Amino acid sequence: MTANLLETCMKELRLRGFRLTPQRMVVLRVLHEAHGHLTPIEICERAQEMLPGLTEPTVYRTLNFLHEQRLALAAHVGSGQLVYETGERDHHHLVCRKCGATHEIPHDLLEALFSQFQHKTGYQIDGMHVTFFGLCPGCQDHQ
Amino acid sequence: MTANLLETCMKELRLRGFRLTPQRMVVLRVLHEAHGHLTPIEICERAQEMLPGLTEPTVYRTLNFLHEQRLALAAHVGSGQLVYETGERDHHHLVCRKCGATHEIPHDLLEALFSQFQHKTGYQIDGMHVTFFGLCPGCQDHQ
DNA sequence: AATACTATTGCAAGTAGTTACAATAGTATT
DNA sequence: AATACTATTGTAACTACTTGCAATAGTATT
Ligand SMILES: [Mn+2]
Ligand SMILES: [Mn+2]
Ligand SMILES: [Zn+2]
Ligand SMILES: [Zn+2]
Repeated sequence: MTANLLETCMKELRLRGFRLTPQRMVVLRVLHEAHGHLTPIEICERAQEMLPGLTEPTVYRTLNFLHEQRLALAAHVGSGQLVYETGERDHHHLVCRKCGATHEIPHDLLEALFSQFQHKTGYQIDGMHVTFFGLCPGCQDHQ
Repeated sequence: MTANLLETCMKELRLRGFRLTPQRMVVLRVLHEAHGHLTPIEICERAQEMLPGLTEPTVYRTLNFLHEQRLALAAHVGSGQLVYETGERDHHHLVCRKCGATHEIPHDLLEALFSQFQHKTGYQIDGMHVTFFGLCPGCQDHQ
């Protein structure tokens, strides 16, 4: 299943006329084998184990590239660092400003809202993986 | 008008038990005198003109601090750098992934949507200044 | 299989942002 | 006005991320 999606990504890159380098393949593999968010540094460490000699700038460039190509999601979830993930599950994030609790919200739960939003603005919103900050139910009580 | 809001911010800090240092005052002044978003570096440059000797780490720490205290807004609008602004106008951002066009959307236009969103999730969403990415009407046409 | 084309990489150096810790300076108290 | 308390700052060093450029290596063509 994961292998399948990985293959699809790589085929897609070739289809769009980009080169399929070992560096790109290994970064994609790290993303696809991970569950949840990874920082560039975590990705770098894991990718370098699989492909010794791989350098930091290449990993950063590859992550930017995959994001531009919409084969990876990126998000700011309050840690200061950007985190990456495959686009497997359409979702957004809800982070509590006080206790830091982080929840994933399936996109389809907000589908209707996003449609209205698109309609109001005229934009075709395609940035899944938006992060919203606020107070979780627990932290609302204690003021 | 701007001066007034600035005063209020400073009083608020004292009220919350924080010290009112020249460093903090000058960073607040820069934010309040600016129209629109500023990067930390722009803020640093302007603040250092007003207060020679002010250092970079202090500016970064002050911006984090003001953001935590909710006296400054921060946003990622796609430039890679975090940008700051006063909380004068409640709004969000709509950025076109293709041409980069950036629009401000008044929050009250989305008030109803946000209410529904809060209701669905149980969170009290208070992070104004959310950035949504998508395709602007112009870029949707040309595929 | 060899060649040509050029996208992509690694290297080295640069910029942006953070942190530990000792010195400084706001504020409350006298 | 002087003193004490400690939050906040500057310094120096560090980590995170980016960029210019020459070398490398995918891909298409022969
Ligand atoms: Mn996610
Ligand atoms: Mn703004
Ligand atoms: Zn909470
Ligand atoms: Zn556009």
